[in-house]
Amino acid sequence: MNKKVTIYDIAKKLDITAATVSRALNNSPRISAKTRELVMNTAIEMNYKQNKLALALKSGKSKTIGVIVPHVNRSFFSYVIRGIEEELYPHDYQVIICQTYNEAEREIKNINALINAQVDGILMSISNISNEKDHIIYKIPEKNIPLIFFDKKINIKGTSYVTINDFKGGYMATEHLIKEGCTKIAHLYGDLSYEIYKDRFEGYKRALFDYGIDFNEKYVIQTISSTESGQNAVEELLKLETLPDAIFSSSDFVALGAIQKLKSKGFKIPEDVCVVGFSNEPFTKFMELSITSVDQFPLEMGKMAAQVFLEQIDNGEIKKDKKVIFTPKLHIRKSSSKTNKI
Amino acid sequence: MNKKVTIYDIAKKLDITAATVSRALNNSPRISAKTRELVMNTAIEMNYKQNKLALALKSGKSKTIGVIVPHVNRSFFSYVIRGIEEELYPHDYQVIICQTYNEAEREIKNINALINAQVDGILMSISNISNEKDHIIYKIPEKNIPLIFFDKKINIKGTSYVTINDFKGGYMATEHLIKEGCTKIAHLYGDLSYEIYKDRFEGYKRALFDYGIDFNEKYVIQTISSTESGQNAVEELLKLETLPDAIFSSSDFVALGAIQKLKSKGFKIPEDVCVVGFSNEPFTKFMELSITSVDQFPLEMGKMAAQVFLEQIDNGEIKKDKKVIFTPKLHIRKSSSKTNKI
DNA sequence: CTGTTAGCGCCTTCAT
DNA sequence: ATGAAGGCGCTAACAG
Repeated sequence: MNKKVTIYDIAKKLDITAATVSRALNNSPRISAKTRELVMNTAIEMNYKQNKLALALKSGKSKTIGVIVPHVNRSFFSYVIRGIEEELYPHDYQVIICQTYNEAEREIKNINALINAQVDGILMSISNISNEKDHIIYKIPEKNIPLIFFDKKINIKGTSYVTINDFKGGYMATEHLIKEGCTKIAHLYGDLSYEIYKDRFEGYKRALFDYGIDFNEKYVIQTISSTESGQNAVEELLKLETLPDAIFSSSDFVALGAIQKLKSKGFKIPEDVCVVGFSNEPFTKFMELSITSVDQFPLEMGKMAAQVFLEQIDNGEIKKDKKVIFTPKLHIRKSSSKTNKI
Repeated sequence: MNKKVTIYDIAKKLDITAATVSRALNNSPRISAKTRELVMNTAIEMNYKQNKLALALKSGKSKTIGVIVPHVNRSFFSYVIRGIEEELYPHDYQVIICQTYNEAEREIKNINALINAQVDGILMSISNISNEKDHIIYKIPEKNIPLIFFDKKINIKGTSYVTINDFKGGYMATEHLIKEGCTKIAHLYGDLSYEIYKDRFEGYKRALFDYGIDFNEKYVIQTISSTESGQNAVEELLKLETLPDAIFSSSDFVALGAIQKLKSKGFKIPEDVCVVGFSNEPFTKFMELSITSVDQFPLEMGKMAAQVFLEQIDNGEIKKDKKVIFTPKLHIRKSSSKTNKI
């Protein structure tokens, strides 16, 4: 029954006081080299571990941050998490990862759990927009806990965000399709209450406009980020009299589903239909028919989000509401390359 | 400057004592219904949140468990995590997820961080076997923290594990290839200091033996779980005089890499070479050339690991060293179906 | 350089 | 039914 070793145990053994032990362990200057060494050695010997809980309670800083994402099992999010960890690693922060599975209730529970756990900050891609103005999320900045959004965000005073320029991403994707000779370009978009999807949609429309192509309402279909949704969307498109010759999807998974369905119906890609996705998930590259996609630089996004957090922790009150916007990059692959061989 | 609300703040406002507030909040029976309601309401009103750190410090239970995996971005692990979360969700446990990225140093740091964070238990797939007998991992059971392995494990007294029968998995995969008519079956294995890879290898050998096929040393190659490694392994195999007509890989990623390389060299799959992977990663199913693979039931594995943890927390001392072994399932797909059309 | 004291927020006896 | 007091493990202020 190995009871936990505390600084009192060390103190007793050495016949000194706990404060001295604490000072020795924390490299305080006000202590003799001899005592320090003695303490250090017995600490190791007794297998002492600092109790972070006590420290956190005392200091009010838990040295822990919470990250909330829909799924960790999504390349985009896992890279963001990796970026966050990389950046926070040297600063000795612990990262608690929470998954919402896109369920509103879980998101609320996660936020509550993180607040209760006294995290020093919350970094999140929001899964569920709520209209209630007394939603728990508004309590985060009120409690003076740094809140930094990445990817899917909402605008709350006192919070920051790190995103890519989604408008530009949508524009680039669409422009590329136009340059490949496509004129009947469908767009499979996500929930437009999220700015990322709205912006991608706007970029799409703007590109059409700039190149003198009429916007066709029948060519745009709402989806959720899954292959099934992409398959269903294509089913819808196939009911039209004039079929589209290209599809720009706001999600790689939807793009994949679309491709699967198109192929199963005997369409050739990219000859009959060009397809472009969004996020640059690894599978887009590894597929036999590689998929053109827009890179969001998730690793950099995560690192930047962590940096913003660190800044805010430092500055106390000053300089909240920081906005960082990366420029996306289009990776052109087989699924949309009619003209050039890839 | 919203300071944190404590039970003392509530107490002061209501002109009662903190102990009473605590009792009210915790549904103690020794309190009047009126006071309870009063406290409850003002708690909500003042936006009180229980400080779990203080609670944890007091009780010695953090209501937090740590999960350590190589990567969260691996379908297998993310499903295990999901299973763990599902199971622990109703019990109000917080899950801290740590990634080792297969680096020994990170693994040690993670374990230390979790111990310091006073987690009530650690569930892990071990990434790095150490020979040092004073490795931090041995300190976990010594400190009486439940330690439950899943997937990659090592045998330490006082710990439990949940795995599949890897021997059987290897056997099933190999037997299937034999029944497809393959006789020159290569095996791409992982680090044999892990039992999972050793067992899969043994299963492979046993199946060969049972069907009267000689084991050929030249047909087995060590790999690490990545597509590159699979490509390299195939490069090696192609140098042989007699090429194998089938490959059983201990990893889906290696299998994928192998397939990529084989195709690029003009081989037809499954006609020229049958390929079987391990883990049943989603991509094995979604690929155009779907890959036969062995399912490890990660969701169930996670749930079971969590259950074992809960049991151990309950029982205090009794009944450690619990072993749970699932039976794997082979999903036969195109990459190995010469005889039947899939 | 080291000891003493107090307090972080909470719960839990022991009284009343 | 409620109040008072102590302690979980640690550090920081104040003494000496």
